Amino acid sequence: MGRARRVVDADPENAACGCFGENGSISLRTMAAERSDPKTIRLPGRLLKRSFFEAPPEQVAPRLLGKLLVRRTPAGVIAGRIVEVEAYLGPHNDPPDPAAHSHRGRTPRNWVLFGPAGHAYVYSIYGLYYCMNISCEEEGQAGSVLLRALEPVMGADRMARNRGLAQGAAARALACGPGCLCQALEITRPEHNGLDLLKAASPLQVRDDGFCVPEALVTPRIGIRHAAERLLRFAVPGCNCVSGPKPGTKGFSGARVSIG
DNA sequence: ACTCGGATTCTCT
DNA sequence: GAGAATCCGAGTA
Repeated sequence: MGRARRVVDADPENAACGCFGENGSISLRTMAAERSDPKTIRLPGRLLKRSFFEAPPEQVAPRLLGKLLVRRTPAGVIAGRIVEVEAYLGPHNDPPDPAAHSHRGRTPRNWVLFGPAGHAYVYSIYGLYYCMNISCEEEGQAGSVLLRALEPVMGADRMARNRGLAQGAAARALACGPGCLCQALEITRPEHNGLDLLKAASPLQVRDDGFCVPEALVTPRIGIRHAAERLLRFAVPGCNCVSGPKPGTKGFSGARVSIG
């Protein structure tokens, strides 16, 4: 992969608006804090407010692009910038969303989706991987956003190790896809399902460092059977850490929209 | 109790 | 592009 990656300052005051280099990379510079004591470490940016997530998932999803998913562990911090998401609509919507885990109502598996906004819904898939959603809307309404891909920001070496890849593996191989993302950040259902992502003490947080993504690529969702035609997948245009078909290639359908 | 299939990923052709 | 790996929740009986 190219080495001329664009560097963006982590400080919200100095954060630039989202522009992507030729290789589609938006990596932050690796911070010295990455290797410090996790108890005294300063995490990048600030926690998002609950109100950010108290909205319909099709609105939250595009706004989530460019935000940071931060994983604190005793061994250090792993973080990535969210570059691809999908919205899943709660059963109160008309028309309903048959692809959503919540579409048949509350169950022992999906109860987090019906709880307050800003919490992690982690489920296992194919007996092999985990996928992570963030709950949206007010308590009782089950909209959510699936995190599909991150661009590595901190702890890329650790992410590579978690993924069984060599040190220095391509950035796009680390967290490109919902299963890969959880593997890279050591996110599991037993440990993280139901966690509040908006608490400073949480091992899993969503933060905003001021990085702004002005436009999103809107496409059909990937890998689902029902309601596959609905345009509820959102990605950062030009970012090569995004999964799925690329614009201009066979199999791509979608459009650019500005994020409000 | 039993069956079915999945918001995936990797490997091989 | 196809097929395998592999578990558990959900639906049906």
